[in-house]
Amino acid sequence: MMVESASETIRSAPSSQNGVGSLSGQADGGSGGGGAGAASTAGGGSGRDVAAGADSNGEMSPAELLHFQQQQALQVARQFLLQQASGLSSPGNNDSKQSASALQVPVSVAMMSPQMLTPQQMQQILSPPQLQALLQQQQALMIQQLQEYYKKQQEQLHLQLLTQQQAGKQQPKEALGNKQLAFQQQLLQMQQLQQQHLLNLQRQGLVSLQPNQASGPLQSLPQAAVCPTDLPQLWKGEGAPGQPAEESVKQEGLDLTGTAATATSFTAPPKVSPPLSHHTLPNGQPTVLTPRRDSSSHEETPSSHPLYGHGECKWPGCETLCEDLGQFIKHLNTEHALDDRSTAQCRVQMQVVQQLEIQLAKESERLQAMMAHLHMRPSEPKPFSQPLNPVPGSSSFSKVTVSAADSFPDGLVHPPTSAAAPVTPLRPPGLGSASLHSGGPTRRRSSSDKFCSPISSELAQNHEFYKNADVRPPFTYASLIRQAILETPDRQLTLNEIYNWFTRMFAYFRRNTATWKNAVRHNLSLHKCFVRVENVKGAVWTVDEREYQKRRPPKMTGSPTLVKNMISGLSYGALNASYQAALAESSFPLLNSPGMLNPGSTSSLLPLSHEDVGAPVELLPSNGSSSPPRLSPPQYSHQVQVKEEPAEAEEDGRPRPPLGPPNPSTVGPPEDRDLEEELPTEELS
DNA sequence: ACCGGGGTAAACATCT
DNA sequence: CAGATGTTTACCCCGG
Repeated sequence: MMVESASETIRSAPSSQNGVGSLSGQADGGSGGGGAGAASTAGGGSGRDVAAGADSNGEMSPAELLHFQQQQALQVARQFLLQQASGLSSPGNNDSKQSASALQVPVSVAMMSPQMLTPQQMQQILSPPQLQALLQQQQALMIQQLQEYYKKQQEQLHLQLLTQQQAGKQQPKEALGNKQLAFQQQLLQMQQLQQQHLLNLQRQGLVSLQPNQASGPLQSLPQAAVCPTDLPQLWKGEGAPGQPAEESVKQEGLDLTGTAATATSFTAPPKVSPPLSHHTLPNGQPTVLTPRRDSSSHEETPSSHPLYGHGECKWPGCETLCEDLGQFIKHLNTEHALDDRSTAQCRVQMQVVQQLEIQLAKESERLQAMMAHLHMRPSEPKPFSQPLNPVPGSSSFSKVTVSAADSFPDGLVHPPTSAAAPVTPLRPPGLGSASLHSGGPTRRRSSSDKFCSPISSELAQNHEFYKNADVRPPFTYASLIRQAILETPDRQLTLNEIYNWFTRMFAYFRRNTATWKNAVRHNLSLHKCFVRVENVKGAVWTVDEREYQKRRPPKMTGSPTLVKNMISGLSYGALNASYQAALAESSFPLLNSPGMLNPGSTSSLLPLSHEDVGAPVELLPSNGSSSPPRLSPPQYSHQVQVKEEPAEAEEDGRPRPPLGPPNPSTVGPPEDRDLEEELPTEELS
């Protein structure tokens, strides 16, 4: 106890580094700083750790490498998104946001995690005109950012391509040809993607893109709302004092446009701005006029090379220090030559881009929905109650969207399709549909912890994403553990198996093992919902659904308003999930993803989502009073014993105590009944 | 300001 | 004895 004082410092550090689940938590970004090391290796923060790991290993399997790259890329991406938020919200930075200043916080908040701000709250905070402005701002920003990002990615790819071409001279031509081709295809793909996205936006009325303005759709955007100066902020993180740089813009002469004639537009000078790696620089160029520049601005290096900055190689996962550009080039040619690895890395990068793009689309969609809900937007009352379920993968998603729309009292509907429709096709099968939805659920992260997160559904949807991205899942340890346990046929796992599940399902948990394992154990012991059962082969952990349910409600039960908010706002994801599950249970394309396939998982997943969602909702009516959550027995016992073998059967439901351990859950058979009954129906249907 | 939930750290006890 | 597994306590942070 007292000892604490000493460890205090240590403790504080980790907390920041954890970047924890909620977006808000991560916002602090690199902070970890000093103490980062405290807990364990890797900090959550910078890619440093990752890189370090890679370096030290010298030889890693391709898979690992890929993983590293991906992690890094994702981190970067994440940072990018976060920066958006911080940039917007940071009071210090903006100046030019005329009246906007007041809006900034809300904007960022809304963008990053809508759940943090319920529609009601928004309404309270903002006046209609403000909302309007907000909307515009956001749209403009999103678009700009999206484009910027695209551009960067293109540059990067292009650059790599060029570099490799160079290097390639020394290599066999045949191989080279193919690879280049692959690269080009990637480029093209990306361009198409962005084009598509722009089209979507356009369709949504977000962008008034004119054919000719290709060079700068950005300009055509509602710039009014957004000042050029905003951009720099977006890109610069904490901001260091400006750096000169950016002159070199376009030096490379990459002409993405050339290749991408079709696409969009980014004629613009390809400036240099590689991956938005760690906090970038800030160059405070107030004068900057074009968004583009801004982006470039954040990359300081004068001599610049998109992949070179801060004296180090910016190739994903590399970070090798290079004295000067020359050395860097050399390094680039040697270390990042055209080979499978590089190609794979590029691919990863592509995915990152896609993810971001999706995320962006989702956010904008959500915004629209929010606006629509608030009547802020005249929105086209297109009756789109008709579920479009063309694509298997998207079907579930579309349903979600639809239901969301439906849920809006006013009946206003937003163009949900925007994101979903167009993007979907592009996505890679496996990852695609799944991550696609990520947008929805993902956002919910912060809230998901609080309210019952439809973890199963979200997990199902983003399974691939979490599996490969070093992103902390937005679920609590308890919910994850439960998920892990419920996913198994017999609903029980040993500690070690739980660990394995974590590492298998989440890239994030492949690091800092000591930390999260401790957390897992801590949670297992702490929560009554986890019951330890002695087994032949040792002890296994099971979940007591009743107990689990008990602990969630509290939050919801609280105030009616809260609940309401949830429904209107949150329902977006949560409720939808339930609808989705209910409606499309049978078809859960998402489950196709490799990882989730086991029979058990499927069964549990559906139910779970129900439950997660269901619990809260139901509570509303049932227990108006706040306190005892337990009063309201969650009807959905999702997990329900999916057919377990009688022998051990006890799992969750009632008969849990197989081997003798006392089952705390003795609570009541009657309840169990409910649970059971519900389940079967669902499943069977 | 208070409270509760979640995360992390760490000490300690047991078991293997 | 070391390491894995459990339990418990303390503290921090965040949001209501």
